[in-house]
Amino acid sequence: MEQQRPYFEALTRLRAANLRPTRQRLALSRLLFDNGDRHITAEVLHSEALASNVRVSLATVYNTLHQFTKAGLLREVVVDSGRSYFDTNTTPHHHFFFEKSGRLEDIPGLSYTVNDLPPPPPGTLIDSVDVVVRLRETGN
Amino acid sequence: MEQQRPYFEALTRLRAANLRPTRQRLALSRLLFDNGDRHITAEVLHSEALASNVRVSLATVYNTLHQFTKAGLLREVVVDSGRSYFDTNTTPHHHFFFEKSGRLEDIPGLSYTVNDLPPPPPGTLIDSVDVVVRLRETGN
DNA sequence: GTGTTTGCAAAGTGTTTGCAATTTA
DNA sequence: TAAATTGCAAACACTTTGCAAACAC
Repeated sequence: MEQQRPYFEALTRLRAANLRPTRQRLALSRLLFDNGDRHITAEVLHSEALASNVRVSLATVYNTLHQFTKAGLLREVVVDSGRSYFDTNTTPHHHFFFEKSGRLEDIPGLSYTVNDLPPPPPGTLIDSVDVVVRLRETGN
Repeated sequence: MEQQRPYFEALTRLRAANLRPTRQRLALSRLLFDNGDRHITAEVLHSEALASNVRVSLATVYNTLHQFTKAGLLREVVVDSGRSYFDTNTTPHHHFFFEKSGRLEDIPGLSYTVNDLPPPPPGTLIDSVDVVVRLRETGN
């Protein structure tokens, strides 16, 4: 029989975010959150949905990713002009970006602070400090 | 009479990069490098060129920015999925990004290192460590 | 039933490309 | 004059939008 816990978790997540638990949102929620930390683009999530027989349009995938981001369930990571990545890990952390393959992953461990950061300019507040380590894949 | 030094500097820069000093490249080079550090998008540079009566197509602006980047005269900074920024300061440094206005500027001072960065995964080399401090403009 | 959500197709944005005409060396 | 560069217009990739039909409560 099918696992029930993940379904209820997805349901709870959506209710907490004040989003109606539609078939599409439940399915996308499970694809995103049932399997640990993920870094995913809209196109890839859409493909995964279709591959698991979830009928959902690309427009809905985009809408859902933005709704989840606004609700604090996802964090958008900018590493590539032209594509948006969404990260299921919303706690502060940094990223490795594999330039050739376009893969994005968390930097493990506590590699975390930036030294000597000056105060933000007057009239501004820091929204986030984004650290991306760009990697060249040498294949050896 | 017109300043001659900047013209010769632009000429030298292009020759050093093995790029023919065409009217367009000379003009764009001067717009980019004659006035200190700049962070600029293709569209903005194109507008500036037209505003100073330099006839150049947007396609050529894109080509030129990429050629300059490949030659090491510019550095591309990714802060916005959807637009590319080019930085005339190619030395390692970090950025403030003003999210509302889309302005990008260097973080002054020596605010430079990231603590405890782990080694890159096997089969990869670090290309760059990009630090972007995203700012919300509060207006007070 | 009422308001929300979805899917489609069209439109939008920033960028790249193919190729003939122009320019540089 | 041979090779590099330019400009145009079309093509592109990704994302957003408008609106009628479908769905959740």
